[in-house]
Amino acid sequence: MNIKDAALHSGLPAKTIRYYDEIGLVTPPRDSNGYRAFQETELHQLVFVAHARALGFTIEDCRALLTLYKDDQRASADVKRIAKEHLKQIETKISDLQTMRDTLSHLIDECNGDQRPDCPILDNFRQL
Amino acid sequence: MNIKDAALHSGLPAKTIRYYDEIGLVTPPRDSNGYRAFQETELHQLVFVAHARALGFTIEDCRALLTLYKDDQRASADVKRIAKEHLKQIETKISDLQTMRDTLSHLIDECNGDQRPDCPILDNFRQL
DNA sequence: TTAAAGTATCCAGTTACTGGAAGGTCAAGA
DNA sequence: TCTTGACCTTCCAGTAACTGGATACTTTAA
Repeated sequence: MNIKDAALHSGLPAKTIRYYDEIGLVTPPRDSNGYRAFQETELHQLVFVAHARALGFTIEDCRALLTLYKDDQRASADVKRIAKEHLKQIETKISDLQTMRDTLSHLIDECNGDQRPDCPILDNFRQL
Repeated sequence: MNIKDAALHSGLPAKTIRYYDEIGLVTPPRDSNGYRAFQETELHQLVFVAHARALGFTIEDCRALLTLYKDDQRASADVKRIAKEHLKQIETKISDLQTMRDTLSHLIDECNGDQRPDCPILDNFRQL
């Protein structure tokens, strides 16, 4: 299967799949013409990575998860550890963004948004 | 005032301040020795940018806001528009992260996290 | 046969810094 | 006066994860 079909199958752009090959994340064998020849194995791996990336795992997380995925002897504890670590980071990000949202939302409410120059948003940014 | 004191004053790393100078965001005049000589104006601008960045505004947003900040004739409507646009993006990010968190959190709960290989997290990633 | 579609590699750009190297400047102490 | 150490400068490279574009080769269908 060529790259375009692998892209359709996994939902990833062909460019991204080439990139994953380049960094050694998912490395399909090649045909004699140099084209990437995706097998079931690589298709599964691409879908796997696509899902993990959609959940915000980094490429290096994906690499580790993929190693566990391929390992029949893995301990689910190892997977869970990585996932929990990532969950913690997601929760930190959410909380940071919520703080930003609350502050900004408050400032926006205070601003008249008319033709006059007075603006509590700028006033707030100005403060030392 | 030299860069180190400007850094202390604004809470930004000296490296970052040099970077802001390089991209033309905050451009202090120079002393005869080539050192950046920060005036009140640039100090205010650095603080302003630091606050805007802390709220997640991009550098280009900061550039636009800084232009409005310097403009006595600005309309607060322009500031409010940029801020609302940014707020929308923050809210989208929060919502995306919350979806991730819920999914991941659910998967983690389902995983035993023991020495056995069975793992609902991997199973989920595997599905086509 | 030829034109279009698909594939390949390689290079550069994105965002907002950050680290490090090489070298000039300044202030204080011996 | 000399030197040492703390500053300061610029420039180059690297980060994360792609993405766009140029150029060139291969395959497929009309």
